[in-house]
Amino acid sequence: MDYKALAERLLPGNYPELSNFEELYPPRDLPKGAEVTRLAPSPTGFIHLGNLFVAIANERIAHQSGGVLYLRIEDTDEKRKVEGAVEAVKNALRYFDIRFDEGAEIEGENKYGPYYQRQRADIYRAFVKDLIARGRAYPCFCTEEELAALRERQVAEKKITGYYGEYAKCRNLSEEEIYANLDAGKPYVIRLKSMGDPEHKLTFHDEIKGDITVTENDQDVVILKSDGIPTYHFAHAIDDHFMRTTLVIRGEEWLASLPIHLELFDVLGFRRPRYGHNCSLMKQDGETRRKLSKRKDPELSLEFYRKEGYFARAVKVYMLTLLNSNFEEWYRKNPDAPLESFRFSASKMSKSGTLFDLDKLNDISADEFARLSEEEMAAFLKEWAMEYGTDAQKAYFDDMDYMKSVLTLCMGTTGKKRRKDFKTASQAMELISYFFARPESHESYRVSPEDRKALLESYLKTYDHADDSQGWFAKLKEVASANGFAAEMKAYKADPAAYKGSVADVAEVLRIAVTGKANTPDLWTILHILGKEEATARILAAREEA
RNA sequence: GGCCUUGUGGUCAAGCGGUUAAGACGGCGCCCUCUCACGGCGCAAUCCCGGGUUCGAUUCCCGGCAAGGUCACCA
Repeated sequence: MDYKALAERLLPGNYPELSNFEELYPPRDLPKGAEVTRLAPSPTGFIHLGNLFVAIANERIAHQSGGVLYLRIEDTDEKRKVEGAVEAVKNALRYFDIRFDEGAEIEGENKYGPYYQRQRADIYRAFVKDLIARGRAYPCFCTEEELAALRERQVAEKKITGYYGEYAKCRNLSEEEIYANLDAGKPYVIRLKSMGDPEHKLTFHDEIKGDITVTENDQDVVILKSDGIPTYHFAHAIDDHFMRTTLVIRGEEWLASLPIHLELFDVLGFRRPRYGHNCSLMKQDGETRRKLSKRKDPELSLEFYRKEGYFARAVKVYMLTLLNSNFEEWYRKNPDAPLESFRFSASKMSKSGTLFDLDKLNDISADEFARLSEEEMAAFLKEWAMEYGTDAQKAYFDDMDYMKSVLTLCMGTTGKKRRKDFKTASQAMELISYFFARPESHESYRVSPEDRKALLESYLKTYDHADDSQGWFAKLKEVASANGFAAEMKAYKADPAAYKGSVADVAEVLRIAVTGKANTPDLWTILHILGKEEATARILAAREEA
């Protein structure tokens, strides 16, 4: 068969010499050991935690080695495209401090572009044409129905499914048959003529999983779809070669198609990159666990975390603790070192699927917030409120001095004793809401309405806003005694039956009256932040209700 | 079903032939205490199972089992 003529018929016209591409995209001039990694999302615009997980690994590996992280858009599937997706991806990642050195919509030199696969069609076709001319790829005219039927037959016969060996009907078409199909205008795809033998097993070194055994590929996979656009597999080989990727960190779901990729690199005469297949982030789903999915877990989208007001650094720290098991210990020892100074290592990445744990994230968030100054906390909350908060919440920031005094109380003293109530911006805003408006509802009291009324009345009689914290509390004890409540906790615990309750109950009545909540930071300080008038008004209102 | 990967407490995990099997989150209890939060101190684990190898196996080998991934003109 005259493969050259066939290639010319299939892909007519002049394509650049293949060696031109090598010159156009020469090996990068980078220091020894520098890694070139990439993120290659399809432009659906939706990113979730799992994507961020891989993104952080790629980012760390590139940047700590003095290498390059670039963004490539895998838009070979027309059906999946979403407007504005690239911007959305970039924004979401920027929030989590993932910076690209080059790539789609990234300012800079970008000499290894274009970074949209659709714009690279000619490069792919030039190589496909060469493959055909060398007899290593061929047109396939099988219809969807034929393929489905083949598959059914293979399943019924318990054979491995797919287009390979004796089942690869179009692989052995005669020259006449091919041209007849072409003349008839039949649509076709281009498939790789695989030379692999699945009986051949080889061990392959994966940067994350270590040595794994893979078999050679024997599937005649589609490399060029009927619309003339390459499939992922083919584009991966071409792009990662010419963009000079050194290390491909990608999801574990790609492991199964690794043999295809290896054969592709070989047949194209490219040196293969190193690979690291990252375990996916899992989610508990009833009895079982499964990897995060765009479809089923919209609540795990990055946008969700921004709306909730998660602190980007906390999410990043959490991801790093999952990514490298020695990170947590390092961070404990080096709390003030920049995260970038942690030596990230692909080989330390977990080999098995990791369950996403919101409790752990929340714990880390609380720690991260506790490290902030009141000013920084206020700034973070304000930024969040301006974008996601209600109008009422936006107004919290009209008086920044007031906000600061609220945060000073709610965050506690600096250092080891710092309070850790805040997990997210939205939750923090809710926690401090009573400083900005009268509580809409009150949590339930342990004390009866009659006693509450009596307690509040005698409190009001003795209340002096000028009292200091200790003086104020001493009076609270007097109020307790006067109403049959124990002034001292020890006395109460020793003989609970002798009292209606304790100072704790008295304090609770006051606390709920003023804040609506049973649990708050120091009450005396709250009273003073609110001011005499407001505090008294709330107590009066509570007495009326009782 | 075939193939690949993984299997240490509820979760994330250290551990690499001899350990009382780290640590963190969560849970529970106690202390501190006007509540909460913080902080402190405790408690909870037949290392998936069965065979080997070995004086000795969580660690090595084999066989099961279980979980996950994947088998597209989707990435």
